[in-house]
Amino acid sequence: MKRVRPPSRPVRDPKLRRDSPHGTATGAARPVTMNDVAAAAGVAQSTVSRVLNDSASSVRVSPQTRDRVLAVAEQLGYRPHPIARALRGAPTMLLGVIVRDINDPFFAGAIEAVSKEAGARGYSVVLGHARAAADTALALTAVLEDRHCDAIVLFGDFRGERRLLEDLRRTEARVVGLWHGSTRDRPFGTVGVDNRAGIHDALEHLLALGHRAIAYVGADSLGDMQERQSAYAEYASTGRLYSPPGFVQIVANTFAGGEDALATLLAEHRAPTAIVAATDTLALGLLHGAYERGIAVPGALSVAGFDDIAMASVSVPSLTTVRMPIAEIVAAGIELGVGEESAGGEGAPRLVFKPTLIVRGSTGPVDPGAA
Amino acid sequence: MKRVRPPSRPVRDPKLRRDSPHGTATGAARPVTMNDVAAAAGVAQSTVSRVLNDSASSVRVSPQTRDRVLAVAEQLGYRPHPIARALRGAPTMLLGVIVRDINDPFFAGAIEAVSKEAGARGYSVVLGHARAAADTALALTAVLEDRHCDAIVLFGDFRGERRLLEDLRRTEARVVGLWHGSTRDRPFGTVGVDNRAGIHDALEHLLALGHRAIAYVGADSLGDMQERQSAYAEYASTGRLYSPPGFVQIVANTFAGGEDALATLLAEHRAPTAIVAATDTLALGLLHGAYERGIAVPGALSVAGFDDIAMASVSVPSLTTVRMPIAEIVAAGIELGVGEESAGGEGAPRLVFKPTLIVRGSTGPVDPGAA
DNA sequence: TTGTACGCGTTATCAT
DNA sequence: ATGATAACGCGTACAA
Repeated sequence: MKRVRPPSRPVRDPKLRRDSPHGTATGAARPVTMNDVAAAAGVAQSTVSRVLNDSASSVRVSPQTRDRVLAVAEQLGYRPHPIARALRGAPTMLLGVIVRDINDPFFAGAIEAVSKEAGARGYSVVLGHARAAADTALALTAVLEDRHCDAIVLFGDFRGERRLLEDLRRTEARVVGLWHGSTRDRPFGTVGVDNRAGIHDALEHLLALGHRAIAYVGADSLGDMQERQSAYAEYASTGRLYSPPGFVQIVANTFAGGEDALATLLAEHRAPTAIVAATDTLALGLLHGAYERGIAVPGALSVAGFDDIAMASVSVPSLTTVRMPIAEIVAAGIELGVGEESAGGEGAPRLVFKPTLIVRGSTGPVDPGAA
Repeated sequence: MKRVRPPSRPVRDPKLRRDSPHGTATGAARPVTMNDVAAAAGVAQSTVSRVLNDSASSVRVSPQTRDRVLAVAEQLGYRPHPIARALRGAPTMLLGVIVRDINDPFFAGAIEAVSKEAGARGYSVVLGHARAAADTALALTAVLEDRHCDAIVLFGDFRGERRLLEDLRRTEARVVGLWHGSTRDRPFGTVGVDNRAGIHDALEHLLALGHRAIAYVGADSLGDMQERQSAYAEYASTGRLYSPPGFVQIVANTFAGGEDALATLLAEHRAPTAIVAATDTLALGLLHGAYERGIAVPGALSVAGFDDIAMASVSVPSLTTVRMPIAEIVAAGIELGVGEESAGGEGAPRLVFKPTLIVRGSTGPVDPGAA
């Protein structure tokens, strides 16, 4: 094997830097590197690195040079370069978040929660938007550059996730799925909510108020939506509900979708006296539709939602809904993603949190006059 | 100067990589580098680089090796490493977004817009949350690692921005301010909305409906809020409005803030027949408060908002409000941040977009019975 | 105690 | 047409 010969002469970079850093530099100058600090302090760059990363490691650097380096670094305004550190294998402190539908008010709240929790851990959030329209083949890199991120959190499951899951499997980042339902076929850890319990709570509440003709309005989606729908279907099959086929309306998870569903339900031979919506977005659409049609809520129609988005407490009337411990769910997800204990060994964890029914003004006793 | 001697013996990295990449690798293996491709293709790594970056440059590579390298890269599943590229000076394709208050529903919509527009340009969005509580000294690095980002967009102006602006001045990333009002003291380009025109449109609308006792509910914030408030104050000073001092309520920009303001206004000697709110968030709080008190809207009280958030069209009643061209504003901001033409030379640009009044159900003629 | 050298994965500039 | 090599900024094993 031929040995590589050393350079016959010192090769100097021909393109000079525009500005040599000077202490009182104002304006945008070339960023100060460890080399600059080393040169100014009269030490080697490695010494600067040692001083600046003295975190409880060896105190094997003399106090004098130590102080000098620190002073120079301070004066020059040195800041470590995260890109260079990342290239060396350090964490980027970037948490990728892929949101199914960023239009969804619920996910807006979840983004807020993840931003706060990530910030508390020193992480920034990189937002990737998997628009629902991309139901064909959703490439990960089209959504998010995964190699920037230490971990990736999925908010909701996706229509075209076949391709996405494939790509995700190849990524180095740890992957966590939030609000992916209770499906066990995920190759990564998930954190979710007990959808069945939430729907049961809402239905029991309405039953206790005297309702029997209770309809369900859901969205055509995966995981959570299907679980909520089947939870309703279970109840309907017990006979405690009056629930003809038309009482299950599947629409787009938007305000307009809720209004559409209401229109259809009102056309039923016998209209429901109460509606359980799979999301607050749908429920708010129902409330608006009822208002437009002059239907009193909760006088003539009771409406219950799911999610307890911020708007639920201030709608007219305020919305009875199922609250999830969003902050806890998000915190658990982030812990799975960037926490200390690796999820090695045992299968991917499945965390399920319990929801709570929040009774507000949109549900009330069945109207005797309408019976 | 003493010449650096070449290493007397080839120094090999003692820590072996856990896995040598093989073509059909499944699971998470070591990422494939250009070196791997080069070795597998029997060429130099620099050749691989040339082939993979052939973008309209020199076709000085033979078609045969070219095809071979491409085939090997494809087979090995090579993907360029963005961190390494960034270290070489390539753009990170990361757009930093610092949001004043992520709880604000308006900014939730703006984040949606920026995510879409950034995605269309191939950029991902890094979210930094400048919680409003940090009114002391807000360090940039505590919010966002700016050296990851090619540009930084500020959503709204901040309480403790003194420190932040200082840090921002030192960053290499281009900085753009969105919704910073029309203040001319920003050291960076800004894109905003004509707040005065918006308030004037709303007030003219209410005046045309016969209202004269029109109150203003705003938030204690900077730029935009102050402009909206002073636009109202101008109108009040003309005498066309009945506007005693108590008719200007400054509260927190939350639903609860709106409810508080309503309570105060109702305690006035002569209550207003209409209210202009500085944000839809406040307006929705007003609507809810009115509902709770049994005040008919718009029968006994008209309410107009500002922003046209998604909820505005589905509230009860739907909200008359001032719509901003959010998508255009965000697009202009991103263009300023990562667009081709540098903003060099002339002073930082100040773009101001015109808003549009959207008349919905929350405003109506003044109630003759209440006069 | 401190300095030298290497490599992380690229791109660009030399050489051949 | 292609290989060798120097950075980019940092952390670290090794030598002095």
